Amino acid sequence: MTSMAANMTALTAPDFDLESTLGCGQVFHWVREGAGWLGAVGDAALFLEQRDGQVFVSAGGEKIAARYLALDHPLAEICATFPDDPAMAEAARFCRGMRIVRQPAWECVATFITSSMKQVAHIAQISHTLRRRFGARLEWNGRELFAYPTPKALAQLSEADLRACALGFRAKNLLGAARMIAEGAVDLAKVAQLDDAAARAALCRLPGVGEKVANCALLFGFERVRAFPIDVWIERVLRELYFKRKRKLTTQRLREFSAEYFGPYGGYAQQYLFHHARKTWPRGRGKG
DNA sequence: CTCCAGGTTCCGG
DNA sequence: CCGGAACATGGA
Repeated sequence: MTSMAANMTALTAPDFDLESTLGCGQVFHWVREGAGWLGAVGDAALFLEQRDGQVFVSAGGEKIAARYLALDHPLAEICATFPDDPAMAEAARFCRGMRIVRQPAWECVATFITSSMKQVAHIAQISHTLRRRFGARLEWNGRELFAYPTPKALAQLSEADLRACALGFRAKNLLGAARMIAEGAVDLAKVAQLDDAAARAALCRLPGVGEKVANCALLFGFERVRAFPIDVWIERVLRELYFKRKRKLTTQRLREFSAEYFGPYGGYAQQYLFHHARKTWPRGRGKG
């Protein structure tokens, strides 16, 4: 079957790369379908495909896709703000066209709560299990897919229900977060109105959300393109590329450096460095 | 079998 | 503020 049979429309998408945008580890539930990708944005099922320099989307999803994929981000301007160093330049070249998407806030926060000490493949697996068991059923062209479960849907479950989805110790955190949001103890719509620091503090009130997960949520779910999550990969990158033979280097110092050095689009710089390192560095480099 | 994964939290210096 | 340890699960 060709994708044209599914009634697709083209988007205006210059300087855009779908493959790296969906596959760089900022979002985990998209699955390859034919020559494209099938996934959900909130409760909207979307099929996306890039060929001949154009991006096609299943009919009806044009506006949602354009916003989600951040096709309005001025990528050339963004890259021009990156610090002028060899490592950054190489990552930017490697990630040409990759964009930071605009994920629905809750599923972004929730997904990263389940991400701690998990490989990307596991995070995806957990997302799919949660969606299939507790999310709304969606459909595209005869294919079944699922929306991420709402806070309310998760809040009424037991910790055992979530542990049965291979969440391990993250079950308690996801459940606690879902309940706080379902009860209104934390209001993500209000968080979106706060400045970066206040929004980060508000997110950190949720169980299982610390500095790193909060920054991922801010970057991928709240359009805070300056947020700079520091995970094991980025820590390796920073130590290796910017602090080569520095013996003592506290996490505090790394935070200060990255917040300052990478500028107003630090989140973009971070994701480019992350993706490049993950795809080109041997596993475990820089650990000893 | 051992090691480690897009961390957070708690606890003693 | 800093370093350690516990916390679950599965793939390499």
